[in-house]
Amino acid sequence: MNIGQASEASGVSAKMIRYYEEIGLIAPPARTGNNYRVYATDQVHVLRFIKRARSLGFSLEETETLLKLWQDKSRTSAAVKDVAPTHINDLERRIAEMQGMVKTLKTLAHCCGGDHRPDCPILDDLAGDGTVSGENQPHIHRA
Amino acid sequence: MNIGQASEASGVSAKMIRYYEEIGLIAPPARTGNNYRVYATDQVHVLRFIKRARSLGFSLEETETLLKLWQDKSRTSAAVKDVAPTHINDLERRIAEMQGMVKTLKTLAHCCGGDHRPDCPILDDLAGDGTVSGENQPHIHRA
DNA sequence: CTTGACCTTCCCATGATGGGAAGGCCTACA
DNA sequence: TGTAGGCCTTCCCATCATGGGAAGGTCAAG
Repeated sequence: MNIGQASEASGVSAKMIRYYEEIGLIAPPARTGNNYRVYATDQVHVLRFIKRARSLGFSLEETETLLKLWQDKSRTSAAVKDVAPTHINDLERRIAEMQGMVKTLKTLAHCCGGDHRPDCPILDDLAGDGTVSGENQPHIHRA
Repeated sequence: MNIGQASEASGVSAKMIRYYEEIGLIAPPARTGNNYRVYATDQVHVLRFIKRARSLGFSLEETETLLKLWQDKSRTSAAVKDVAPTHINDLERRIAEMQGMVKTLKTLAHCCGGDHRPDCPILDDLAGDGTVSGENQPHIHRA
């Protein structure tokens, strides 16, 4: 199976497959005489595993941990379970941050008349000291 | 006021102030004879405006729009109000995505015994076809 | 034999931010 | 006057995950 077919079968772009190989996330595959990468079904499973972990919001680093645990036959499920809460906490923190932003924005948009007066509470708030209701803590990682 | 003081007063790092200048988000300030940037109070207000917009999750591009509206004396508040809902929708979509991830992870972590058996529903789910309850749509921007 | 669809490597871009080097300037203190 | 240190300047590099695209090799169908 060439990289294009592996990409098709796994849903991971060829570009990303090569990148994952480059950073050592996946093993370098065999090559044909013409230097083409050849993938077996096993490798496609690995790629799908990676894709799914990414879709659940795990970083590539976290994904690598999960992948090793998956491939380590002597793994314990406890070790895996430890990874989830950390990630859940991280997600919930970011969700709360964003909900704060939404609340502030809704408040401001609601107050903003939407007419042609040049006074706008949204801009006034952005310019001001930031004590409008619905305030959220900064410390954004630009979610 | 030097860049360090402007940074202190606005909460924007000197590095970022220079960057904002470089990309044209803020105007190049005056320079002293020794080539130091000099900022007036007005510029600090602009920096604080930017900082607050960023803390509400607006991208620099969106922030530029808001900034122009703020500085445009003939602006209408309607024009500003139009910017908020788009951003709110975007935020809410990302929140929903992340909540889906959390739900899936919680379900999986709950099922996972946490003992020493090598069977773990989290890994099994990651490896599988992804039809576990709490499923969310991919299309992640790695929130 | 040509055409087009693959594959290869290599470089560059994104967005927002930080790190750090190399060098200039200024102030305080001995 | 010398020096130490704390600012400032520009310039380059790194992050994270991904995509774009160029230049060139290979292969299969017509």
